[in-house]
Amino acid sequence: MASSARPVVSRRERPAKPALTREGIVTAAVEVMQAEGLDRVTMRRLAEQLDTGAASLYVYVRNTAELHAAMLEELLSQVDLSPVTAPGDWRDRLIKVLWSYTAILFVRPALAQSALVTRPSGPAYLSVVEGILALLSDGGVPPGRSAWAVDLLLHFATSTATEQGIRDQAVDAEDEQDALAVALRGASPESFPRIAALGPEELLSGWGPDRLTWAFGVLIHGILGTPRPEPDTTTGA
Amino acid sequence: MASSARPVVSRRERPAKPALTREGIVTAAVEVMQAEGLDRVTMRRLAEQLDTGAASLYVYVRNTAELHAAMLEELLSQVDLSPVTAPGDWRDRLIKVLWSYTAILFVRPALAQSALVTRPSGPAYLSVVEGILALLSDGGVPPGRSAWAVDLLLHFATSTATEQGIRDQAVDAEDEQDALAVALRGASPESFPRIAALGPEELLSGWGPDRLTWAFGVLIHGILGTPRPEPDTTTGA
DNA sequence: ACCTGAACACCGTTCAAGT
DNA sequence: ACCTGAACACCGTTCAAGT
Repeated sequence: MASSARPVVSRRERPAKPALTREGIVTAAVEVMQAEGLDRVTMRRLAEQLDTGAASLYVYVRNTAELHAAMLEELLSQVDLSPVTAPGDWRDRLIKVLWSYTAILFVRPALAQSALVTRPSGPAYLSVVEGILALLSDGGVPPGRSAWAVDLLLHFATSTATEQGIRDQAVDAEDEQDALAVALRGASPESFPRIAALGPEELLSGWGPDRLTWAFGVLIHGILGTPRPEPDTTTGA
Repeated sequence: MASSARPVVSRRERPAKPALTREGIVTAAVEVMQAEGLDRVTMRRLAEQLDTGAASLYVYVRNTAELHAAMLEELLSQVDLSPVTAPGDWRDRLIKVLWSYTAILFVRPALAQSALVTRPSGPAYLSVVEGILALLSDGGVPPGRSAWAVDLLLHFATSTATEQGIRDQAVDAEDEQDALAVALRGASPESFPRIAALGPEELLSGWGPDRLTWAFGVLIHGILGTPRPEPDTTTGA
């Protein structure tokens, strides 16, 4: 009963090894990260996923750091920039954008960590920068100050995601929290009067949403009230 | 002419392998870092330095993360806390302490990075926290807000050291700066009007001392002007 | 031009066995 | 209790050789 027609589909069972491309590599890398964490996104593991050898990846990616940067750029396209053009108070809209950015990194803390070191420079990142500049302009922040401010805001958001996220998923997260809590509780009122007075409850009190929103508020208020130091001349270099 | 007295000093030439202690391990680790960078502070490299096997270190140190934390704690004892009790404007004194803290991490950026993940909890760190709480109190910041503020300030200082320091010494530092500069310069005025208007000069303008001092000023101003959100009740949990 | 296997020079951590 | 060698299960990156 073997029908005469040879199956049109490829000889192999697997959906035909797709050609290697930079884009395909980055996509696979994001998938592996999603499934197994950034720790597992190694050249070797990724090559295995793509059914090739690790050396082959070096045709498309210079090194591991560059791979991480490319992954981040892909994720940054998901930042919700709609508040930039929405109506309403510019501060609230700015906080919304910052929250969207932070939330994306929050669940990929290891990637946030790499963003701290290898600064992204793709179009998705530039769009976020542009959006924040627009919001600061809405708030009347002078352009020169905005240039510094956008960096400050994104840097803070990135590093917070790194810190919080990794701590949440660290193997000894509990141990470390305990270590700090024990240290704080054991702080003698003689040596550390203020720490003792506040107690661990206050000092460890949730880095929850309230606290991050407060921190964004601090930054925005501070930016509004702190001019850049005067340059020697008013004309640019 | 061989004198009859056998030399009193030990049989071996080397100054007698010192007994392994936690303290000795951490000291050696700091030395290796100073000389070869944190990347080289591995269990194996460190064991070699101490003339033993890597497995032996695990008697004194739980894992690599704990080792890094111990190294950081040792360095934090060098933070200059004298401005805490000096005369003068509390803001200036606070900025001095923050600068001292940042400067120490600045030249050991990889360690700063680990501090972002594994929060220190030794006495040296607690002293820094206590000092900053005292300064904030001098400035009239309410205690509850100070508890959040000290975290915000130290977090920012730590992450800035991470970012700047590593960028300075990264292998492709120039490449990355170039990448961002090229991206910024290439930003079309249609898609990215504000980036194009500012230009790369403004956006990349020095993360020098001026800028960090400005950022500290932003934080302090913001902290003074941003109350913590009201808890449901005024009494603690 | 792209892809590969094999090699080089490393890692952290565990564990049974010694002292 | 402390220390060790050896093993396990990995890494990133390079390079000569193939197609």
